[in-house]
Amino acid sequence: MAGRKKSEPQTRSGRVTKAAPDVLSHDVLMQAAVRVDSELRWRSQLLWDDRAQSTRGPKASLTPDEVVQVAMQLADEDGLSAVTMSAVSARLGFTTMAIYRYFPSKEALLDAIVDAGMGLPPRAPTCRGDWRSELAQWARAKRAMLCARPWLAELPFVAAPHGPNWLSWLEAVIDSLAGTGLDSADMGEVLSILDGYTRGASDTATSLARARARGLSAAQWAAEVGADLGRAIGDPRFPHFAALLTTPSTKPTRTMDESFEFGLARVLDGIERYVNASKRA
Amino acid sequence: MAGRKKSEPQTRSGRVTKAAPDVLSHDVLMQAAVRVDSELRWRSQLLWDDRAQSTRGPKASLTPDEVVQVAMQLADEDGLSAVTMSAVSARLGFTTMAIYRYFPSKEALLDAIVDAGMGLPPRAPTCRGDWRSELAQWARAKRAMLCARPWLAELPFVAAPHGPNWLSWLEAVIDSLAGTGLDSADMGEVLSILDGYTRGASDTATSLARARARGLSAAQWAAEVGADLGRAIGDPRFPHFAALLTTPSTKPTRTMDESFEFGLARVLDGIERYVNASKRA
DNA sequence: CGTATGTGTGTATTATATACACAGTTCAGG
DNA sequence: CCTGAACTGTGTATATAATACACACATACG
Repeated sequence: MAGRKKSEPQTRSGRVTKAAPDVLSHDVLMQAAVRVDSELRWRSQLLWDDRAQSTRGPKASLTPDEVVQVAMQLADEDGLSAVTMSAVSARLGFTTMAIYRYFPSKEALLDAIVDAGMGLPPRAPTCRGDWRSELAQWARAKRAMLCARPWLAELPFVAAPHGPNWLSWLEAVIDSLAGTGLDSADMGEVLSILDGYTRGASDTATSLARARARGLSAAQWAAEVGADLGRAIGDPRFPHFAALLTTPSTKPTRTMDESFEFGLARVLDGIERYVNASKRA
Repeated sequence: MAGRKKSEPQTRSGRVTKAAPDVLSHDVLMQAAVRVDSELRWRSQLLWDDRAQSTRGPKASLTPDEVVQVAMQLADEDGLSAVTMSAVSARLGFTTMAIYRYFPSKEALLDAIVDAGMGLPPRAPTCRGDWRSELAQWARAKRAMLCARPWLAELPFVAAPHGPNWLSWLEAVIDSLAGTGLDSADMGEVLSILDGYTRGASDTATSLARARARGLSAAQWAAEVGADLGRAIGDPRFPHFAALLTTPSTKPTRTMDESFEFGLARVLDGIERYVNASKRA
């Protein structure tokens, strides 16, 4: 996040990087996944290695995990912006620089708390249901997780390095997806639809949490968002939107949870239709 | 983004803020929209006011818009992190503090470039199609916009203050949505499904852009993401995921654009089913 | 004309990340 | 047992931002 932009597109390993197109197919991605594993060490290394420390020197007073726990605690309490190297170290009773013995940079620490924050998906119950209800449960669980840790969505890193917990969530959907009998490529697509919907649908909660981190109450947040939307009313540029705001619904109001369920049902409907069509083919 | 957390939940206007539940219904939100408009001045004010400046003093050398343009230019070139108050002012040929005459804080400036960056949705063609193809076009346009300006998704502010351009995008969908004959509440839901999918589906592009900003080529990015995913292979915790990665698809590979279309079709299928059911009822 | 109202500048402060050198620790091996 | 390599936490220094504040100057209204 800090300053480390433009290091000239240098090719690691000397090979010439042929200008790849900006839009890559999933296929290219997956091949890279299979192939590149042995290249240099990346930032995400930390997430996977149980760095077997040599038995030399003084034993460390902390473990990476303790650091992560404290950092997460700070994020939970006061939002992502409360996670500073000095805040973390202070709470641990060490100097700022001590943290750097465990994580080479703040970014690496953030990567770690992202993965830790996601936790593991709820255990697949021994009794398996149909794929549809399993996917629905997964989506609910993921939403619950995101709502509980809204700072997860706060960082742009969400799409970056994937740790074991992250993969566990993927593993869980794919497991359920097996019941659909879809082709592997299609599974990938379905996964991204469902995950996309789930994350998108958690945005409101995230927005609220962000406002909360700014010191606003829920009511104030509603007022703020409302004020923005409210400007549409009377503005000739937004007739339909204004109408939407002012027209009372004929139906009973949905809670946010109900809204999520509604959308989820639509999304799954769409998927189901494709699954059925595939089976027939 | 900087430090302005915990200002004790003070009630503005003196009224007591009754502890509202964290989960608000869309309805509550909309009522707030209608009501609160006349409260105090918010950050988003800037996005709406053509602050009629008093004719006193020296005339300003710049306009807020010029500042926004330059800031956006910087973001386009080198990512969001390149947008610093000093970079913006330098490019304009002024001192850092000069910017503060136009925007009270960096945050306000970012709000402004978000709205500016979104631009207006493509004009609705005079000839209207069916709602489904109109929604699809909207989604494509939005995705194109997000891919062109990946830094938009980089900031947590994306869900925050909504300016005129933002509302214009909403207006456009809702206009198309009219063709469905849905209830206003349902329209809101459908909107959020579609928008959620679109934004989620643009994430990969965003991720790439972010890596690019870090100085990575597309190939390096694929390698990095690939390396993360590749760890699943052979790891006993992720059997299904590993299988997904290694199993070649029986179908011709989809490009990312095709993937988007595929997902979009599923989502619209789900919506369509509901629309049809509603009509029948 | 003079003063309230604005404008851009310069300088100082604060928060953060992080580089670097150091002093103390501990164990492996002679 | 002793020595030094490998490692630990600390202290200090630097760089980058954001932004508060006071100032010198500009301008048009009264």
